[in-house]
Amino acid sequence: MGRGRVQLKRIENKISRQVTFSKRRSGLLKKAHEISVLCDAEVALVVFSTKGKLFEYSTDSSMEKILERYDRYSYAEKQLAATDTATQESWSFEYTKLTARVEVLQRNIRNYVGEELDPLNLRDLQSLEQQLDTAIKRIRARKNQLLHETVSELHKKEKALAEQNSLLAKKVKCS
Amino acid sequence: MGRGRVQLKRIENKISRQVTFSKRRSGLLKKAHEISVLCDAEVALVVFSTKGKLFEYSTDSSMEKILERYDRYSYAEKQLAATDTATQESWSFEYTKLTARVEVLQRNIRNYVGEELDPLNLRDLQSLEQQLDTAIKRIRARKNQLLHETVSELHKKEKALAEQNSLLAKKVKCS
DNA sequence: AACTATTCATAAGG
DNA sequence: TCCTTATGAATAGTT
Repeated sequence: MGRGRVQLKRIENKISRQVTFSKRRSGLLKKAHEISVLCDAEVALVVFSTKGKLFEYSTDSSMEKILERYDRYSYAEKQLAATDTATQESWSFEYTKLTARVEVLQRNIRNYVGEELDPLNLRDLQSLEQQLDTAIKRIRARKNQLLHETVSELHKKEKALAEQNSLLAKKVKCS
Repeated sequence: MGRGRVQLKRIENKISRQVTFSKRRSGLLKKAHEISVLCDAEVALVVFSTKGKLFEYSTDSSMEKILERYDRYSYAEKQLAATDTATQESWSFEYTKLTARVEVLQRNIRNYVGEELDPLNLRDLQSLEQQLDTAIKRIRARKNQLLHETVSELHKKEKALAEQNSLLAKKVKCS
């Protein structure tokens, strides 16, 4: 099938072999499925690529039955250990990065509250001081703003209450 | 393939089903063999007819070996999946915690440099101001200390150099 | 990963 | 089951 006839022998070109494997593998699995459906047959198909990757097809659970008598050891553990460490490595890398970040942030904060200043040089201290100076100015401004808001709100309330008062006083007089 | 398209469902006519089974079975075995030779793959194929008759194909490394290999592989995968999800869960939990921590620290820092003050109430602002006030005092103290140290060091160096100078001057006179 | 020319598999019929 | 044949599928080689 395809352009030119195929010799039934190992394809030497690695790439071609890989491509052909991929194509034929899907064809094979498809046909295995088809015969099982069309003809009501039980099919178990196992394919290992050259590299050792597994592909499989099976109807129902017949595969299990056939395989149950074989030992479940050795190799499994190796595979397990290998892949497990691989995935964990990437995780622990991310984790370590985050941990480092946390440490940096904590150190910054300690500096911002005036602790652990000894390792800093004059230049660092200067910039830190300036930063905190700005911060304090902003904080004071915000405080003032808040205070003013509170005060004017109280004034409003006072006024409202006073008006209510005079209203009530009038009513009392009239009654 | 053949005259007319084929529906992927059980062939109800028993004879047709049998005929089709026979034809497709040989086709499947052939293809299994081809992929194993062409692509250097290990293949194990087991087919049971409706009546329970067995047909099989396997690469020369023998059915047993291949199935054994399969067994190891799938076992490993299962184990892997199990432990992987377990460890990943605890990992991702830790990761999430750390991420939250980073956010908190960053928010703190922004407050320390006078940003995002709006959500804070008067009490918070007051304490923040106090903290920064203390921090600035410490920073200035440290700055002064550093300056004094630098100055006294320079004085020492100056003195040392002056002494050396006079010593040299004497030597020049004597010679 | 698509495309296409070609070979192959096989459904239907005998 | 085997042969034949028309036709749809699979796929080798190419881009």
